[in-house]
Amino acid sequence: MSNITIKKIAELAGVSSATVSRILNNTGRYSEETKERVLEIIRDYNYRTNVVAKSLRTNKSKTIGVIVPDITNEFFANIVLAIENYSVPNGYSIFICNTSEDHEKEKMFVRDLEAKGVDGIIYLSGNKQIPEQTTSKHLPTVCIDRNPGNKEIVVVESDNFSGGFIATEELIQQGCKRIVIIKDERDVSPMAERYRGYREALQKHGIPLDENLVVNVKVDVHEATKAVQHLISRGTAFDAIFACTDWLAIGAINALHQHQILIPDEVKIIGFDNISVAQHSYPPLTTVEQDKTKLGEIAAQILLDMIDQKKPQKQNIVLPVSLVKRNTTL
Amino acid sequence: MSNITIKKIAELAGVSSATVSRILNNTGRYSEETKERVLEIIRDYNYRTNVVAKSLRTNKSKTIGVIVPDITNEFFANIVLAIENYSVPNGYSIFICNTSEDHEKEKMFVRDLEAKGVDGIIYLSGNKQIPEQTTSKHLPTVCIDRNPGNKEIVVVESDNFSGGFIATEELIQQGCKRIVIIKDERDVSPMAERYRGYREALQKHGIPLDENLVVNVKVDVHEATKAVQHLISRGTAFDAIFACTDWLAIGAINALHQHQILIPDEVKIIGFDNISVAQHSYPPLTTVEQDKTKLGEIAAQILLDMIDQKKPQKQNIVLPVSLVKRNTTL
DNA sequence: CTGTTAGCGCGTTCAT
DNA sequence: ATGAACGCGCTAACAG
Repeated sequence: MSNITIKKIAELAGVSSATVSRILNNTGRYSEETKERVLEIIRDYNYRTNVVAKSLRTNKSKTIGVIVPDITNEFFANIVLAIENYSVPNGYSIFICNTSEDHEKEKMFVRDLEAKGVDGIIYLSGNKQIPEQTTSKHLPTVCIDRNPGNKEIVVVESDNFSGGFIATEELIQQGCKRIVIIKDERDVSPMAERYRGYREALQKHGIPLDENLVVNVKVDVHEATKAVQHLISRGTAFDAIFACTDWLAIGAINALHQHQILIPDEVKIIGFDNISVAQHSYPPLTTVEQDKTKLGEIAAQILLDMIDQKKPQKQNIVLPVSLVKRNTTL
Repeated sequence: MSNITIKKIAELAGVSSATVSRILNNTGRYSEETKERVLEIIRDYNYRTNVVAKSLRTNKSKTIGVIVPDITNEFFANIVLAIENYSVPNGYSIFICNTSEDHEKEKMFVRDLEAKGVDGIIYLSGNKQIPEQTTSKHLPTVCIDRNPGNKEIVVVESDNFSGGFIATEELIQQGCKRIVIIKDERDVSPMAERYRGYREALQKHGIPLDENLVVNVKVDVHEATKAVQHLISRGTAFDAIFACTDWLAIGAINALHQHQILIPDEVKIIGFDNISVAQHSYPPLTTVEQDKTKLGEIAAQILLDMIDQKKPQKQNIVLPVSLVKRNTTL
């Protein structure tokens, strides 16, 4: 059953719909007296504003779209949750768009979101850089953990370089010399930065970069397992692994287990993200913590500010990371 | 920049807006000739229909709301993903509403969704039964994994009773006599059913129900850990644990590790859900598999059918479960 | 086959 | 302080 409308409320109160509208929006120009009367009727009839009509009129929908590669990955889910926790109290609803890393889907989603009249879009990392056509020209947009070519888009990300650096240095300080890095085969910005941190740490400690130790995979547990198995059967010697993702680390651990290689005695491992699986793996995984909550919160905050035209948004926010030590390193 | 409108297209093509609308909606009553002409202009000007206006007119938004207790829990995330994968190709967008088990939030979300004009709602299990006021009276609604008091609402769920039964029976067949069950302290229907399965299995095998072995907790890893620690320090003897959730099982495993209790030698464990953490815990967790994908897919399918008034929807769909054996049982 | 007209529910001038 | 009237962009009668 459709809701009661502003016009009917007006009738019932013996005023015009304009007045009711003003009262509803606190836009002044009405007497306290009629306000009371109207509000009472509104309560009595359980009036609720038709947001669709309002959107049509105002061109604002109080709705934002979040584009995410895989909601099933706790890392992304955490960020989405943080976005929600910030946005909902501010009156916004959230469209969730799961791309499964599919480029075409991503484009479709953006078109769809625009058509549905969202006020803004938040992108979570996925395919490489955001192609021009994909990013909306008309809509406020902020990216998380992904550095689009487009220099005009706001980016919120972790300090991936430092993350790669401290992880690698920790391994070195524990006496490792041959440190494998497992990273995304795609050249996406966060991975590139972590890799740069890795190289910088090696260099600082006078360890030459061995190309045999850098392995590129599709980001997936089993791919990591296969990659490490391959490494082992190829006879490549190594005493540590820096996995650019916790899930990649888990995959590596599986391979090591299969070959009865002891962790951390024979090989030490460090992951990235600090999602809960890191805490419950065997052995519990040392990893680089990203502040997922802040990542989402800040992105949402910036986006809403952009929508409200408040701040002249700063460009790149980068959040600090930290090492949480567990049992895959001494 | 706002989009070009149907009216302008009509002008440019020298026809009326009604004709353009008909062409856009394939509703017939126009010549092939004008169709071509109009479509070309539409392409040239990159026209895109204003969904908000359309919604206002048609009272359909091609939008559904999904209410979920914790998107961060892989179990729910999997279901949400399945819902998405079914709905998006059918033209629907999805509002995600994370309640964090908060009853008040849930009510707010429903109000909000109604106001925003969603065409239907899917509930995922959370607080006990859905209170009357919470469930929308006007909107098609389907529940997953949760049996609301309201008998008119469609429910899609796993065969929780069987799940509880086969898990418990497996434990019994492996020689366990004192089987702890860890379950949600709230009396929610899926848990109640699993518990019933547990009791039935015990009874079938002539094992008396020992109230000391049924522990109720808030569903949370650490709560499970504490509960098991408590059990141990209290000196309660047990040789198996049936945890009504994988996360609960992980919590139990942690407690056992702390006390150097060997799994599965001294205590066997079975979880529920089969989320990925079960695969990567130590030891890998035997668990009851729920078909998350199907759960979401079927729910979405039923909901969309309801929206399209197609089928006279069946009431209760219950999906089979299965035991996946890993290393926490022999 | 096509055009005219009339709203969907709301916010907003411009009057008074 | 309040009302009349218009229009956001679209679809759905009804006419022809």
